[in-house]
Formats: sequence, structure tokens, C-alpha cells
Amino acid sequence: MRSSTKKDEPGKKPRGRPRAYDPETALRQAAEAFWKTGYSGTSLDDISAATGMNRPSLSAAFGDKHEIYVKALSAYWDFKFAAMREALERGGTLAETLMRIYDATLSIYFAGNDQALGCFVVGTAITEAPGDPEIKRIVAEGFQRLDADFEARFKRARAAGELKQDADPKALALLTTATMHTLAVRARSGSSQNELRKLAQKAVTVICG
Amino acid sequence: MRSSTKKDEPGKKPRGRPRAYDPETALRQAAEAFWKTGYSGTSLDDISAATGMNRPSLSAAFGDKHEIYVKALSAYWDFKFAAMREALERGGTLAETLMRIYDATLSIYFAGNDQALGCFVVGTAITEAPGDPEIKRIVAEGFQRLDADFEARFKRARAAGELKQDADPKALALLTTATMHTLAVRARSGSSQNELRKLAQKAVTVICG
DNA sequence: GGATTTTTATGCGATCTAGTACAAAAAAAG
DNA sequence: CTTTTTTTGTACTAGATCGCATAAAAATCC
Repeated sequence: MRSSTKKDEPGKKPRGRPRAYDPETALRQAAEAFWKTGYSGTSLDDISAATGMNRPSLSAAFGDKHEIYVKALSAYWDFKFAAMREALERGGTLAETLMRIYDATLSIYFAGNDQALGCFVVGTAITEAPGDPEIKRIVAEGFQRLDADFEARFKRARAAGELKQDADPKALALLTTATMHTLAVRARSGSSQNELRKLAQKAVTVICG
Repeated sequence: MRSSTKKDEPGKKPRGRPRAYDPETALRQAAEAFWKTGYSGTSLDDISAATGMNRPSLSAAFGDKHEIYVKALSAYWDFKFAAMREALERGGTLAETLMRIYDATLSIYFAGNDQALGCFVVGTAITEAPGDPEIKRIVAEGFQRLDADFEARFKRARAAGELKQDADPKALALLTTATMHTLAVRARSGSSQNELRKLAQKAVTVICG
């Protein structure tokens, strides 16, 4: 609840005992714990162990379990869309751009050292969505933005003559998102990164005509 | 552990007190509970309430929580593939067949009265997969079979001249599965059945050329 | 009707879980 | 050096959760 998210000016040191942990790092570690075992499957003790913070500190910094999760979920979307934007804005042909997006996506889905965890949203938030309006809303808004970003790119491509004039940007955008969803699901159920890269390549080939 | 899954001959009545509940019905009710709140989010008390069975009866009939879930998951795949097979074998053009499959799929994903729950596998098993080898295996095998069934259908379509000769059956199959995955994910995060039907229609149009 | 078999029903005990109260610790301010 | 402020660390309570032990119930076999 404090305004500690905004980085205090480095000169002014705050009044009391200094925090032992960096909030951003801790939130990322908490997210990793949720990412592995899902919302319901992760206890506050697990998060406490993952962050090195004890329960009261967690509570003071991020609120209760649900608040921690929602913050982690929002941070994940921010991170994902930042990666998307970067891949989108680096230019190149349509197929190159799409493939760059999928490569960036896969490097997130396979980020862990050992076990691939896929997409945080698809792998953990989807399960909770039906019984949790807030999670459901955040998830749905992210997917809508994904569709919209892709559709805009396909419209530009069609205008630039990269696609046939009778191509349906909306339809192609939905298939592009669908491909991302299947990558998310398959990564978490054991497919290899190489296999999924080939899958993405095939999808891009079909989508780009 | 008993051989009670095989329907005993109707003439021979078993020896002791008769079961108060039909095992198949109970397993379906247990699956519905898992479907709503996921594996970790569903307690044995929840399942007990959903089935009307008390805990020891559940234990005797299906084993512990993990065994109940695995049985429910396998039963779901059976059910899903039965619906698939029926939609595949009813003939018609490629586009008609695919659309029939998606309609059957959506009627499963939106089966509940109130809240859409999407796909049991994508909505609940995916979350557990990384930490549960058995669930992971069952999930992966189902997806592989899905891909294979679609690929076979596309090969037939190409041979029958329903597709261009340079079409890639494997690539189209992956996109068809991807579309199913996106339906699963979106249904659980609040999209309407009508909206998803339109999505499926657009996907089919692109996939069938 | 009594013995045997199988299922149901109640309830117990050990563990996990979430949230919080309270005191100790670490820093700046005066 | 003392006071004030904020965070940390320990510990506690209340409730959930799981698995099982034990007794009651309902059927067949003799």
C-alpha cells in the first residue's frame, strides 16, 4: 500500500530499517513459484521460500496471496508485451517478424533451466479464471490486445502488398494468436523447444500464404 | 483395485451391501468438480459433495485424489475422441467436417449451465503437467493423437483433390489443433460461444485455402 | 435366522495453510 | 545517546485437508 513502488530519490534515504530484499526481484521470484505449480498449488510458504522473505514481509510488501498473484500476472503481461513490441518494431518481412515474435515467445516459455513452464497466463491463470473475475478480466484483456496487435500488423502487411488483397487480417491474427496458444500448451506438456520452433515455422508459412 | 469397472453380469448379484452410487456417474461428477477449480483447487471434500459419496467410499472406488484425477482425465480424452471420431466419420467436405468438429468441441467447452469451463485438459491438466509426469504423459499423448488424426484427414483431402497438391498436411493439422487450443483457452477466459464459433469459421476458411 | 461379505457413515489425528500479533533489529532524526 | 520509524523474525490461532480406523448398515449364502 505504500508508494514504495515508485523508486524513491536515491539521495533521500527512508526513515526506518531498510528492506532486506528488492521488491521487483521478490515479485519475480514469487511469479516463478506460481509459474511452476499454479495459483492453488503454491502456498505462501512456497513463496516465502522462493523469495527469502517471511510471511509478514510478503504481506506488507504485496498484500495477501491473491494480490501477489495478480501483481505477478500483470507484470508478466507487461514483460510479454514488451518483448512483443521489440520484436514487432525491428522491421523485416512479415514472416521474419512473426518468426521473431515466436522465437522471443519460446525463449520465455523455455526460460527455466530444467523444466519448460510455457506461458504464465495459459499455464496458471486459465485454471483460475472461471472462479475469479479479476484474473479472468486481466487474461481476457491481454488476449484482446494480442489479437489487436497482430491484426494491425496484418493490415499494414496487406496495405504494403505483403499479403494478397483478399486476405482477412482478423482471421490471420486469430490464427497467429492460436499458434501462440498451442506453443504455450505444448511447451508445458513436454514438447521440445526445437520441435515447437518447427511448428511455429510451419504456421508462419501457412499464415503468410 | 477391484474389477468392478467391468460391468458384472446382470444375473449375478454381488455378495455384500450394494453400492449407493453408480461409479461412472460419480466419476463424471468428480470430473466436473475438477473442471471448475482445477486439480489443486479442488479438495476431496469438494469431490465428496459433488458425488454425494463420503471420503472412504471415494477412496475405495477410485483411490486417492491423484488417482481420481487421472481417471477423470483419461475418461475425458475418451469422451473427446469419441466426439471427434463421430464428427470425422459423418462425411461431407473438408470444411464441413472441420466445422462439425469445432461445433462438437464448443458444445463440450460450453457444456455447463452457467460458466464456460473450456477444455478439461487445457484448463486443468496443463497446470499440473510440469510437476506430474503421469499427467504430462497423458496430456502429450492426447495432443499427439489429435495432430495425427487431423493430419490423416488432411492427407485424404489432398489425395481427393480437396486441397492443393502443394498443401502441407502436417502444417494444416498443427493449425487445426492450435485453433482448438485457442478455443479452449478463450472459452475459459470469458469469450462467448458465438464469438468462438465465428473464430473457428475464420480459421477453417484460412486452413482450407 | 445367523454368518459372511461388502459398502456406507462417523469421526479422529497429523499435517498444511493463511493471516496476524508481538517483540527484536536496524536505520535516520533530534 | 535517546527517540522515532520501519522492517524483520518468531510464534500463534483458526481453519482446511488428507488419509485412515472403526463401527453401523445392507445385502447374499448357508
